[in-house]
Amino acid sequence: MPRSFLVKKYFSNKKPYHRESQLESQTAFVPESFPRAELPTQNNSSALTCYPSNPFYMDLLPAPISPVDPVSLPSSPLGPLDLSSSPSSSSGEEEEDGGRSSDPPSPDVLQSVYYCLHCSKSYSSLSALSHHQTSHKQPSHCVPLHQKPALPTEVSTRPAFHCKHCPKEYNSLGALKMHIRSHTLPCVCPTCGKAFSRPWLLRGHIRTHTGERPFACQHCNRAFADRSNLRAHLQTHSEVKKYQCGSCSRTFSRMSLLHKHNLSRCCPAS
DNA sequence: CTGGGGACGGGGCCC
DNA sequence: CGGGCCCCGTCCCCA
Repeated sequence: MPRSFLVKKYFSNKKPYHRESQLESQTAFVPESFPRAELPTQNNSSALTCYPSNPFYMDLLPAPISPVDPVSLPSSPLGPLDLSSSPSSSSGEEEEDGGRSSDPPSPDVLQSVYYCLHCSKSYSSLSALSHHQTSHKQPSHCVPLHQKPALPTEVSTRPAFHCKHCPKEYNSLGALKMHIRSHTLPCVCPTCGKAFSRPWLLRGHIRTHTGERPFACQHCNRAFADRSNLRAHLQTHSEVKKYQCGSCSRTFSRMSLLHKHNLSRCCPAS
C-alpha cells in the first residue's frame, strides 16, 4: 500500500508545464535511435538495469560566475533583509559556488569579521556567525567583512549551473544532474528499448508490459499501474471535484477536462 | 463532445 | 550526493 497517499495540500500555482521542450528532448534522444541489437536480453534478470551514458556528466562543471549585475537582479529596496518576499530565493545556493564569485581579499583588511547579509550583524568568528544564521533558517549568506558587498542588493540570485544541452539553468549541481538525465535517458527498458531518465519511471513503464497494477482504488475494484492515475481516478468518486470552472462552478476531475470545458461553450474567457 | 484511463515527465523532498 | 519516492501535471486515446 502507498504510504502517504493523498495527504498533501492541493494548490495549483505551479509553473506552467512546457510540454514542447519535453517533446523536443524526447525526440532528440529516444527510442527510434536506440541500438536495439545491443539491448539486454531475457537472460538479464533485472528489469531495472540502467545503462548510464556518463560522458554527459563531464558537462557538469558549474558555469563561471560573472560579476553580479545589480540591474539584472530583482529590485528589492529592502535588500537581503527582505526574506519574506522571496522564500524560494536561490541565494542560499550561492555556497555551491565555493566562493568562485568572491574577490581576492583586500590586503588592508586583515581582521576576520563575518558579516551576515541578511541582517548586517557582524561576528568575529565563523562559528558565531553560523550560530546566528540558524535564526534565518538559510544556508550561508554571510561573508567575511572584506568580502562584504558594496550594496546589499548584490546577493546573487542567479542560477549557477547551466545545462549544456538546453537553455535550462539550475542553482544546484544536484538539480542539474537530475535534469541532464532527461537528456541522457540512462534507464532502458529491456523489453522494448524505450529509455527513461529515472529508474522509477522505467519501473512504471515496465508495468505496462507486465500488467502489474499495484495501486488499487478503495472505492471500486479498479487498480492502476500509476499512482497519479489512481489519484485522478479517485476524483471521479468525489462529488465535488478538484478543478472548478470559474464561471459555472462545475467541477472536473482533471485539469485537462476543465481546459476542454473552457475551450468549448462555457466561459471562454475564464 | 465529454469523461476517464494510460503513459509519462519534472521538481522537490527525504533518507 | 545520489537514489527513491511523492505530487503535480500533461498529452493521447478511447468509450
